[in-house]
Amino acid sequence: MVKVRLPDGTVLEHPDGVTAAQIVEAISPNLARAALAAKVNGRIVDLATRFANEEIDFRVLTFKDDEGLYVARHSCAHVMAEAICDLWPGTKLVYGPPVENGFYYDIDLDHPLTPEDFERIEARMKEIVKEDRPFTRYELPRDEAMRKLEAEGNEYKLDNARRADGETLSFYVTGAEPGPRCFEDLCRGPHVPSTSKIGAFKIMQVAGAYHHGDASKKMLQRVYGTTWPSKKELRQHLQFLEEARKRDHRRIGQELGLFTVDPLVGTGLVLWKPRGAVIRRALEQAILEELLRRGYQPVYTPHIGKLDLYRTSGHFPYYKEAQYPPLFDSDRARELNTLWEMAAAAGGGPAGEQERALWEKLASTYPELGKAGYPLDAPAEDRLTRIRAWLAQDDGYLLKPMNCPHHVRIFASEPRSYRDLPVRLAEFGTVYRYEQSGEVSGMTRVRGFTQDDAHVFCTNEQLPEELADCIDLSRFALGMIGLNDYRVRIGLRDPDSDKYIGVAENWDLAENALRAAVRAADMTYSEEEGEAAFYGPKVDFIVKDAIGREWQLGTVQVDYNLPERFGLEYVGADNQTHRPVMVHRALFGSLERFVGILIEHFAGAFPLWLAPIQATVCSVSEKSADYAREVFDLCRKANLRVELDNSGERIGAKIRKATLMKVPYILVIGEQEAQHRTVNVRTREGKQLGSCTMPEFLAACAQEIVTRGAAAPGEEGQASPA
RNA sequence: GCUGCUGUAGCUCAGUGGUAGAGCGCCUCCUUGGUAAGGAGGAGGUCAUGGGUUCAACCCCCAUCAGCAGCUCCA
Repeated sequence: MVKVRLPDGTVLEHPDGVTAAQIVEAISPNLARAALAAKVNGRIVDLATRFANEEIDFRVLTFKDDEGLYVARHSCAHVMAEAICDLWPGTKLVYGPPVENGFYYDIDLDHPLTPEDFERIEARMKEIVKEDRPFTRYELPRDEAMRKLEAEGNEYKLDNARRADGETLSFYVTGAEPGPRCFEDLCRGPHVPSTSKIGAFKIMQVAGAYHHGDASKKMLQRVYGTTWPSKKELRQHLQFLEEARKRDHRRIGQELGLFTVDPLVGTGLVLWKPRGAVIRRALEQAILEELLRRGYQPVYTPHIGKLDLYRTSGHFPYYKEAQYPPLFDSDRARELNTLWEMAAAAGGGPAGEQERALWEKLASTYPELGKAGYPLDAPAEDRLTRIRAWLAQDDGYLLKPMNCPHHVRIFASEPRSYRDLPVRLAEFGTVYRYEQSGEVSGMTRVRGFTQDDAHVFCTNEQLPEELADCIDLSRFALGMIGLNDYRVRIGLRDPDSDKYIGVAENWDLAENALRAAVRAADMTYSEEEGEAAFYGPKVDFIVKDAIGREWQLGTVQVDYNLPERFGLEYVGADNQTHRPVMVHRALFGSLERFVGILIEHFAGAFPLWLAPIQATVCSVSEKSADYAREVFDLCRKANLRVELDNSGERIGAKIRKATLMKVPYILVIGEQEAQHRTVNVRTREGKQLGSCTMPEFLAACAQEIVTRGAAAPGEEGQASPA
C-alpha cells in the first residue's frame, strides 16, 4: 500500500507498484496531461517512478512550477543533443544542464556550429518532438556502467560518471527501451515523460567553454538554448532580450554622447563626456548632501600610494595580478621589491635559490646593503622586516586599488578619543584594478572607477547603530533613484571554518547587528553562511531594474582586519587604548557601473534632475527665433540645462531630434507663443502638455527637480507644467 | 587570460585580388514650415596597426591592438 499525501493535506491510497503518472491520473486527467514530473518527499522524480509500501508527500510539477520548467529545459537539452548527434555523428557529448531561461549542452565537435546550423538542429528537434518518444530511465551497477561507457569511448561521459555519486548510474533513453538505434545519455534525470512535453524552444547561440572551466583543457562548443512553456512565453522572452539589447548602455551611451572609451587612453578607462558628467555630478551632489546631513566628513586622497602601504594592508602582493604594475623610480626599489616578493612567497621559511641569487646581486650592486647583510636563513618574517626598512628610504608606488588604506591613515593621523568616534570618512575615490582583458566592458566592468566610498571607524558598542545607518543610507540612495525593488544578502561566516580573523563575540555582535538592521528596515533578505569576507560579515544590496534584471550595487562590510594590520587605536573612557572596528560601505558601488546600469534602467530617458539636457527650446520659424532665444536665456538663468534649436529645420524635425536625445521637455515656440509670452510644452513621451507662462514652467521644473520626480522610467513626470 | 567572431566615412553598415560605396550625421544654399525626418549641392576614408605572399592587397597569410559573445575572474 502506498499512502500519498497531497499538498492540500488529502491522503490517497494506491496499491504497491503504482507510478507517479498513475497517481496524477487519479487526481485529474487534465492535470495528468500537464504533468512534467513529480516532487516526492522533496525530491524531483520522473512520472514513471514506481512506489511501494511507503508514505509519500506528493506534488505534481507542471510548467507552472519553476521546477517543472527546469525538468523540461533539461529534457530539451537531451532532444537537442540527439539532434546534433544525428546531424554530426562524430559529436561527443559532455554535459548538458538546465540553466536560467533554458539550457546548454557542451559538445566536442570539430565542425564549428553556425546560426545556419541552428535551423537544421531545430528542425531535427521538432521531428523528435513530433515522434513523442518517451524518456526511459534505466540503471546499471557502477562497474557495469563504467564498462559500457568505456566501450562507447566518450572520455567526457566517463569523467562525469567518475564524478557521480551512488552505487548505480542512470541512463536516459529517448525512446521506449535501450537499443542501438536509440539516443541515450548518461544522466541523473529526471525528465519529462516524453519528447512532446518539452515546450517551446530556440537555439540561441554557441560559445566556447572549457571542460570544467579549466583553460588548460580543450575548448568545447557550448550550445545555448532557451525553453518556455509555450510559444507565447518564448516570444516574450525573445522580446525581453531585444528590449535589453536596445537598452544596452554602450549603445545609448554612444547615441546620447554620455561617455566614450578610447583605445589610445586605455582599455576599460572611461571618458565621461559632458552629458555623462552631468549625470555623475548630479548623483555625487545628491549623495554628498545626504552624507553631510548624516555626519560624514568628505576627504580627498591621492590616486597612488607607496607600495608599503599595501604591504601593510595585505593587498600587495596578494592581489598583484589584478593591479596595474607598480611604479618604481629606481632600480634599487624595483629589485628590493622583487626580493621582498620572493621572501613573502617563501612560506615563512629560509630563502630559496632565486632569493639567494638576487641577494648576491643586490649586495654587490649596492655596497650599503651588502654591508648591512641579509639573514638568508632566518624566518621570512625577519627578512621581510629588513627589506621594508631598506625600502622605507625609496619605495615603489601603486595606483590605488581601493581607498581604505588611505582613509585608515587619515584616521591614524591624529590621536583619537572615544569621544571622537564614530569617524565617518567619505570620498568619491577613484581606484584602478587591472581586470582581465576579456572582462572589460562598457562602463559596467572597467579598470579605473570611482567608488562612492566611505569608512566608518567606531567602537564595538557603536557598531549596531552605525550599521543600521549605513543600511538606511543605502535605502535612501536607492530610493532617490526610484530603485525600490531590491533585496539584500547577508553574508555570514561559516561557523566550521577557521579562515576568519577576529574574535567570535565580535562576529556575533556584527552579524546580529546587520541582521537586526535589515529586519528593522523590513527588507527582503537572505542569509548566506560562508559568504562573509574573511575580515567581517557584510550586506549586499541586489537591485532589480526596469526590466527585471538584478544587479548587485551597494555593500556594507564590517572589517576587523585592517584596524589590526594598521594598529589603529583610540583612547577609551577607561584611559586604555582600544582597537576600533571599521565599516566599509558603498552605496552604488562605482559611479561608472552605476551610471551604466542607470542608462539601461531608464533606457536613456533620465528623470529631470539627472537628465543631461533638461529642455530644448525649438523655434517654429525664424519669426519666433528671437522669443525662443529669450525663453532659452530665462531657462538658463533659472539653472535649467537647456538647449536652443533655432536651426533652419522644420519644427517636426527639431522635435524628433530632441525626442531621440531623450530630452524631458521640448518647448515649442511659435508666433502664438511669442504673442502671448508663453511656452508650449511637449514631453519626450510625445505628450503635449499645452501652454503655460515661463514662471509657471520654471516653477514646475524646479519642483520636479527638487522632489527628484519622474523616477519611474516610462512614466510621466510628477510635475505638470500645463 | 582562454576560445570564437569582428574591425571600411562621425554613426550604422554594403563591397571587390586591379587603389571604395549607401543611409544617417556634418557643412553650404534654397525653403519660413505648428508637434517624430522639406529640398538641392558639398566636404569627409593610409579600408585598425605592423609585417608577409603577389606584377598588384581593403580583400589572402602571420602578428599586434581594440570591440563583441561565452568561459574563467571581480579585494
